[in-house]
Amino acid sequence: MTAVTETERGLRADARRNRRAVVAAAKKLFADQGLDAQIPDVAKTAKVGVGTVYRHFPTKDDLIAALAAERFERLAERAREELEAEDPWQGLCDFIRYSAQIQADDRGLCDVMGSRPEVMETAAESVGLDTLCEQLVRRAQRSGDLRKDIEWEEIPMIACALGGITKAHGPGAGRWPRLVEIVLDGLHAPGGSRLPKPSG
Amino acid sequence: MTAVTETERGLRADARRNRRAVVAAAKKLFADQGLDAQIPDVAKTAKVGVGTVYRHFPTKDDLIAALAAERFERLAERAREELEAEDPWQGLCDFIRYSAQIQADDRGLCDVMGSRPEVMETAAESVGLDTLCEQLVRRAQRSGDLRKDIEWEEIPMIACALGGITKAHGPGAGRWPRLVEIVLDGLHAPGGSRLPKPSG
DNA sequence: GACTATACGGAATTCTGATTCCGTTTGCAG
DNA sequence: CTGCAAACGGAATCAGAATTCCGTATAGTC
Repeated sequence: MTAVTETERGLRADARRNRRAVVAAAKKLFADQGLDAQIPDVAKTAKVGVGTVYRHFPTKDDLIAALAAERFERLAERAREELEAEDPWQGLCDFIRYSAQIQADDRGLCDVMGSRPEVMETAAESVGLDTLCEQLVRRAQRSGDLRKDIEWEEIPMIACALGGITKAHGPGAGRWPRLVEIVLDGLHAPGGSRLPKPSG
Repeated sequence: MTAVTETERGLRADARRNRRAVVAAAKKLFADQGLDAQIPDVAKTAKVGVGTVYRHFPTKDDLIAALAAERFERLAERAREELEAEDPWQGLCDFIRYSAQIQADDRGLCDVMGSRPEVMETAAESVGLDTLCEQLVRRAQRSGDLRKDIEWEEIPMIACALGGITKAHGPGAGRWPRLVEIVLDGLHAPGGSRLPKPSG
């Protein structure tokens, strides 16, 4: 179990152990504090020196990208599962709900989605998320439940926007699942309003 | 025209002129680059020394808060207008569209809405935006067009989330007005799905 | 057990951007 | 005109984080 991954192959045993500790610490800190969690804190949490963090991830952005890649793999995995769902519309909804949920659980991911388009696009592309979204959309439209005037590019946008909602403070905190359902209602056929043309 | 505002009263003529130049420069730079536009750049754009910027706004946050306050005044103004609209539902929709639009035009405002809850809440409170949202919601619900299971607190959340959409990059750029309409459809009565309970 | 390539820790350095300071200039009251 | 409080400009300073460096420690091999 916990198979030795590609990048771990050939590392000395202690290096492998430390790398995992760093990743675990970074996951926790970025999830809690967002992308401006500090590397020295990651090191401290991992019970490791800063140098060790930098040996495995030459820059903070590399670390961020590595964590993002992992999240996106899970997301793509989920998309594939939902493509198998008996009800195509529910499959799409659950995919969108899931993308909101993982952001609610991870402020760092929200930050990536909201203000690091490059990181996000790289990660999304490498796992083929775009194609998966396209298929989810097509399938849900064929079944008649998803309004026809939606284009697949709008699904990732919605997913990103939902990240912003999940970090709401003040009187709105805790209401984000309601907003997700509102958006899903807006996506359900028949669309109430003619959508404006893209671009602008 | 351009009446002397409260805070300008009693300033020397050159100080008044400079303050206005600083505000104008800051507006432009923050709108273009978001909140991490730099103070020295603001000074340069305003053709003024950094010291002058700091004399009027002791910290960068003070400057940000001042600009935010102005935007929120306009927003509140707009809310008041829409409370007079013949069609309460259209009034609410236009208010939401407007809040998306001003964010699309100003990255700094998006940043405030998305990651500066304190600034936003202060600004919103001082212009009474919460009450205005409450009234817009009540009116639209009485007219039967806004679904009954929405609570007013959800309007500001939606407004914030739309800010995130407007800065979409990649294949989604330029599509934000479409997403606004989708959300509005989701808000229109009758709501398709039972919304989950708040909190969580 | 000894040897050496790998790794390690963490103080020191570097970078970036906000903020301070102070000698000089200028509006305006008398 | 003068006098001087109010403003100015912008080099210098500070602060917060990322990143480098190097002397020390240790897995893994013979």
